[in-house]
Amino acid sequence: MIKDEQRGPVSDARERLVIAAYELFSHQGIQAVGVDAIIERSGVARQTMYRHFASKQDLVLAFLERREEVWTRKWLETEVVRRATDPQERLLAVFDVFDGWFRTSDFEGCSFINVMLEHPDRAHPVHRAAAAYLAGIRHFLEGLARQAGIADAEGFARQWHILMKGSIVAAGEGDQDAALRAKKVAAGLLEHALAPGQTPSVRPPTRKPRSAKTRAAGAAA
Amino acid sequence: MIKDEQRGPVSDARERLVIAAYELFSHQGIQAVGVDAIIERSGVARQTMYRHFASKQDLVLAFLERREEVWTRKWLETEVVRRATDPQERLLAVFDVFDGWFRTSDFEGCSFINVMLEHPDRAHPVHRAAAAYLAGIRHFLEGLARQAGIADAEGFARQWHILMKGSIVAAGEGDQDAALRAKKVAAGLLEHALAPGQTPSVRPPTRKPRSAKTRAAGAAA
DNA sequence: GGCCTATCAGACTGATCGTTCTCCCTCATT
DNA sequence: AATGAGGGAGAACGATCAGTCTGATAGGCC
Repeated sequence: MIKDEQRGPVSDARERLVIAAYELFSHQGIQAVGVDAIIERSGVARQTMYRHFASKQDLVLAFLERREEVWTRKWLETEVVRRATDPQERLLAVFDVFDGWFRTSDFEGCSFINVMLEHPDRAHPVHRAAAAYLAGIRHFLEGLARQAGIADAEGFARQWHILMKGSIVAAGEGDQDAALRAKKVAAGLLEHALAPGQTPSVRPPTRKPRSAKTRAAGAAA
Repeated sequence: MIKDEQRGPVSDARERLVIAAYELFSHQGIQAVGVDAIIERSGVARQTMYRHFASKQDLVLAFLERREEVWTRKWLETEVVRRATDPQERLLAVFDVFDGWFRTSDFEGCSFINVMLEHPDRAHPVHRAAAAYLAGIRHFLEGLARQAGIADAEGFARQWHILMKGSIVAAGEGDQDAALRAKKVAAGLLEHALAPGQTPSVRPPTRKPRSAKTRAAGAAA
């Protein structure tokens, strides 16, 4: 019965389970969704589910993995890369993509944030997985920052990610313009990170620190 | 028995219930805490709890109310006001207060964010209450922004709040330096909002140079 | 004293939780 | 024809959930 699709050796039942889990978990959270709801929506037998996933937690981990494939890779990163070619513009495009997302009627928020906050215990496998997928998003940002010639790419990516996460929470509150607000802040941050100006920890990538004047002049703040 | 009704101790049992709910809900979330746990920790009889709170949801609403009293008012706002007198410095002091918070061993995150994301339904009373308390924090920021002479105080407060919420989520991921990272971005935002520079919508109307020199020298670190 | 009210202690409800178990059906391979 | 694996349907497990009901105790007030 496992005729499956060409190279995806996934059984039909398993795929239906993951799809059902995705739709339910992403919109309602983990604790609010029982296995009965997943079984009903997937149309799969109870025992079949436990043949593919040893526990509900295993299904949650599979959901997070799918979320990264679908949301992070196939949607966010693909859309950002498609909208611009310049790394700086790609960084800013993140908030344009978010803007459309925030205005969808069934806005579900970031599952990695939701699930991570739902499992506060830092040692919990689900918390660790969600945090790891968030770090994956950060690494994408870090790559763009490095391409843009930003010196402290990691620190910059963490700041950029803070703006992204903050805007997502604001959107959850109901502020549909949260992405535009965050984008304005981000634009200032980007400009500041690329300019040889005020903060001494940030400097232009391929420039000799020869002109100490300009740095000293802007450092006083 | 209820001699109170004027000021403090409403009821000893009720107070113990709210305290127990505060400690459990703030660290573990709503769904993860059953009424049995609250009853056990408070040392109150089951029926006594249902005499003071008609349902668990009522207890959750009481918890959120207490959270605003204790966390927002008595801690965050008080600490911010205590650390600086200049409105600009007070805005930045938010992140200094957060910095200490993020480094506590039992960091519990923002209950308003946690609870709001745990109840995605925007019509749910608990979601609405949590969002309302978040708006309360924003109004505090808006007041400071207005005192600082920022033209679009509301938009500025929303941007500031995005940075705060983003840093809280980052701290939940384990980044203990999240407050410092957000503060740097915030400093740039504040500078930009006060300067008559690029954005024409921003202007410094009623600037109050209350010995800003001596303070600005030691504050920006 | 009697009355009222708050509290305590604990059994109990019906529903739901995640999980296990049993039985039957289908179908490709032997 | 026999085999075995994958799946479907559903009962049943023990635990926990939020919430109800009963009965006893204690103290303030008339």
